[in-house]
Amino acid sequence: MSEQSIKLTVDAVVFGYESIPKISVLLVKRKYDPFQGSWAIPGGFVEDGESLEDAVSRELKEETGVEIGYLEQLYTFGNLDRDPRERIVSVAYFGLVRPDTYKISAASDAQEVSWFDINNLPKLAFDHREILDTAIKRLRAKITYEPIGFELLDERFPFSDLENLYTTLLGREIDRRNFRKKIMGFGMLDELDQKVSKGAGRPANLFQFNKQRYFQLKEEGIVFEI
Amino acid sequence: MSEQSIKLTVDAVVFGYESIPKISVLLVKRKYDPFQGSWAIPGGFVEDGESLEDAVSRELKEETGVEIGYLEQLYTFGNLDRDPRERIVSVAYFGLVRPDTYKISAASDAQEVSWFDINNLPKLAFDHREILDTAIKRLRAKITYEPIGFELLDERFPFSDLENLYTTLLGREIDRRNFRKKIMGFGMLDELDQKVSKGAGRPANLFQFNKQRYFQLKEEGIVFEI
DNA sequence: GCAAAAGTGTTTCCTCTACACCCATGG
DNA sequence: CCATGGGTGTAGAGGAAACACTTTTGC
Repeated sequence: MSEQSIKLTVDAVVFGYESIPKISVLLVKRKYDPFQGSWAIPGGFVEDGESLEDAVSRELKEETGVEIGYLEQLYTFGNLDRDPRERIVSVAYFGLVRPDTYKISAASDAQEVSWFDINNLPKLAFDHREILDTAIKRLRAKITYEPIGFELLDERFPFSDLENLYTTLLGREIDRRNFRKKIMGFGMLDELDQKVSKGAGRPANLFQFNKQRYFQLKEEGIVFEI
Repeated sequence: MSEQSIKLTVDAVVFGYESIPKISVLLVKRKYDPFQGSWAIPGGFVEDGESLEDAVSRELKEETGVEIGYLEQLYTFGNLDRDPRERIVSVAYFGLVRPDTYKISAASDAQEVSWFDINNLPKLAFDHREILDTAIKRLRAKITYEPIGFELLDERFPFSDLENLYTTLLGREIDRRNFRKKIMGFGMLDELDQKVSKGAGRPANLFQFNKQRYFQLKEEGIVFEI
């Protein structure tokens, strides 16, 4: 059991959604070497007295100003050569934020912060492209069996937002009627007595995800599945 | 960016299957403090110059003599108080071995090695119970959407072995005819011209998982699903 | 009144499920 | 010949997929 000199970092792949529609990811431009000036996933060293989750939240807040809504562990990357200087193992997380949390501001080790469309990414530092690809794969898979899509929408949203989100993420057309039937069939969306107009066309009713009801249904054995 | 004194370990939850039938997990009895004499998941410190996967394989070999067939990363456990002495973050893996790899032998930091039925576990050291529970959950979930069950069976096996494995893992009866229809429908099992007799009853035909064919089918978009 | 988006039911198809009897061998 | 486990087909139900027109608003 010799002395170890492996360092531990956390990184956070944070996704957002705009009804352009596009899925975007939060990146920071590195202020220091290595990869100075490159875009990278926000993250940093874990401090001795903090949990991994605390470290992720802290780094995110420090570097981007974003406070995360949904966060889960993604994968741990530990290749020998992933950092050119020294041995660094990184625990990557993946997070989702609502559009109204889009107040980003660079600070700390970051020179600049920005959202990038996941279909139009810059070259990334370290093995961050691999991390990001892993996260995208996970996101695409996960929205089909857990209702995490709502974490990307406003608290109250027109049904078409949800539909567009799924169309964008799954990369294929969805039958509007069947989709609505299926989602409403789960009984975890509350239809509100509010309408919203998007400029043109008939105003849409607003919906709200009822998380409590979802957990209740889950206990009863109902399985979310798209 | 202050100096870190977090240590990194890897742990391996290794499952086996006997046609008793039961699912068993490989545990070691600890030779040293803390938790001396307690049963624990095999694992240990990652060395500076080795990858996480290499570390797991090495530790497993050293402590139990087992060479792993299937291995995947499970989750990284980083709670502040998971080790009473110091801050240790552990990357847990989960592995499957075939019955014929059941030659276990204690060595290194282990006093003793043994297989335990997952329904009859001893008290475990550290947070290993939590790690094990996470692994069991993953195993149960994963056999329903990826053909990893074969990694627990002999290279050639009678169909009833597969059926029993699924019955045991899913904890419910399976219709024999429907199950066979579904599995054979995927076209990734080769039926051999060999029969095996289990003492009583009609001898069973042997089958073999065709991994190459599976990857081919996967590329074509066929989805394994039980 | 027209352009734009929202809302809504029915039929068809196919997959999942339920279900029971004969077969091959060992003792 | 009997006990034991292996092997097989079909019918009915239920969920998934296909499909188009009406409604409400802004301009």
